[in-house]
Amino acid sequence: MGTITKALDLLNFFAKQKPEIGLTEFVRLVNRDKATVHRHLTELMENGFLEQNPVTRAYRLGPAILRLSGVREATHPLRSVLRPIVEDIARQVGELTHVSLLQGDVLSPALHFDPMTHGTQVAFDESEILPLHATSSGLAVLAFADEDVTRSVLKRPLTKYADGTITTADELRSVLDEVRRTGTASQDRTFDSEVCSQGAPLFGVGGKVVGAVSIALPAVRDTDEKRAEIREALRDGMVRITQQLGGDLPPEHAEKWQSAV
Amino acid sequence: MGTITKALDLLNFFAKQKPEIGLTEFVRLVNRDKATVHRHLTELMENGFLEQNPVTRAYRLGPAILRLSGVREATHPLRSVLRPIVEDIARQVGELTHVSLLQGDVLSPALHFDPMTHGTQVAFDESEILPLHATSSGLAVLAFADEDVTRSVLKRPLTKYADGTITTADELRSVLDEVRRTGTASQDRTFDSEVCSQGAPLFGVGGKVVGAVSIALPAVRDTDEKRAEIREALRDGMVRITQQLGGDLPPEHAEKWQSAV
DNA sequence: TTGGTTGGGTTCATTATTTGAACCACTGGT
DNA sequence: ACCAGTGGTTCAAATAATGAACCCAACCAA
Repeated sequence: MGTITKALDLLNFFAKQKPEIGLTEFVRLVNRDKATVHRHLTELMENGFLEQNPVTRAYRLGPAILRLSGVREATHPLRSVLRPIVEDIARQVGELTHVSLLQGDVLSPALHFDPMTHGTQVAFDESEILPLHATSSGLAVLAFADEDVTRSVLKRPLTKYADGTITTADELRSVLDEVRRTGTASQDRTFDSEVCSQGAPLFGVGGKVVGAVSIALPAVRDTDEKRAEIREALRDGMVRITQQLGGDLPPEHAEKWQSAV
Repeated sequence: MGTITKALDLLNFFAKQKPEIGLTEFVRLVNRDKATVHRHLTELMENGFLEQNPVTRAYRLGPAILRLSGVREATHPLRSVLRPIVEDIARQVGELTHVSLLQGDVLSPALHFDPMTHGTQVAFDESEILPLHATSSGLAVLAFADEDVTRSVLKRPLTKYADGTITTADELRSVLDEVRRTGTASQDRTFDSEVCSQGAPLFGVGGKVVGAVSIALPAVRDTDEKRAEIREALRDGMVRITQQLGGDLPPEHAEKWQSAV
């Protein structure tokens, strides 16, 4: 692990619930020497990626992020292209819908929308990094990802997040086969003990997976009819979003899924 | 310059006009060895800060940025707090208004709004990093910044961007004195040969400058009346934004500016 | 075909940078 | 006065970054 990765990795610990992190807490989180962590933090700060709460001296994300996201959106407007589609899907099925992008061997949320049509909602943290093996988005991506992504996921132990989490390589492989057949992944309390979700892969140019669209709902609302309805919506969304991204469905699967719809 | 800074520095070359940059171009831009640059690029890519155009192999900003800006906005909603104020000011004077934040010895744009009430507009690139000595925002910040910021600006030569650019330390110092007296900085073709602007500092807790709000307009529209009107609007905006940021005007100047308004 | 150019990417000995144990300074609690 | 908890710093030792030279592919013109 290079120095750059070690430093950038620090940024991944920030989330909605954890907007500020102090030096000592960081040291505990990453299990590295205090001096090292401190130097990395100050260097990130000098570059505007972090700033320091002047009173608590804790660190939080800095203004450089704002500028970069401005550039990225201005030149490669993913969010604004995705938003109408995601909102449309979410309203159609009445449940929280979100898009995440593959980033190494992990998923990074890009956009979510909750139509708020029910009394209970799934608490989606748009800032949390999602593991590939324990989320429907992740399974959808993994099923179509390069072999080396699967390998790097299996290299580390499959962390158990909830009762349903897949924890063995064999189990994972059979689930992925199923996903490849149907084109959508479903998940029953594998990440959160009260949430079910289904996901479908999104493809870029040349049919490479770039991420996933997925719909999550409280387990109590996950009936068979609803499930089928969601699968329909996802198949549709997968095609629309992939088109918008300028991507192609992998030809070896495309017709099969078409007919299934 | 540490490895982390060298890598993060690469990200600063992306702008609206330059959304994708290839390896060789990067090497030219930063004047470092190809192998080094390549390693930095791949490490940034592995962390999702860059992604590679699969066909041209050029690099562009990656999805990690999206997630981080999501967290930053969710936990520290600067943009959404700023937006109504900035839009209000912009509509009031009918000219492009923007807020930038101090980041090291340079300004990073955070938000801008153009009311589009005239036939000609200032082309504001929200992705371009602004120098402190050649912009009204920069002068406003510099006038109230710590001594070491001024020192680090003077350490490097004062790059000439247009006819009006301040290029000597003495000239700069006298301008900064003037800014401290009036509370606003004005600029006549110092950054772009057709643009005039005025700026006012923004303060955080303890009266430390955190950035500036500024209004830019084509030089042809820069009459004396307009100028006075803009100064009024900026004084007002400075106070409102500083309050919203939970900051304090530096007491040694506050009353002077109050009376001037 | 050949040779030249420009692009991306890689190798490995040399070198310089990162690292971490121990240290200091401050704050709040007892 | 002491301890435990912060954040932050130092300097010799070890590790990781560096860069000259290299390879490969695509493109172009003779």
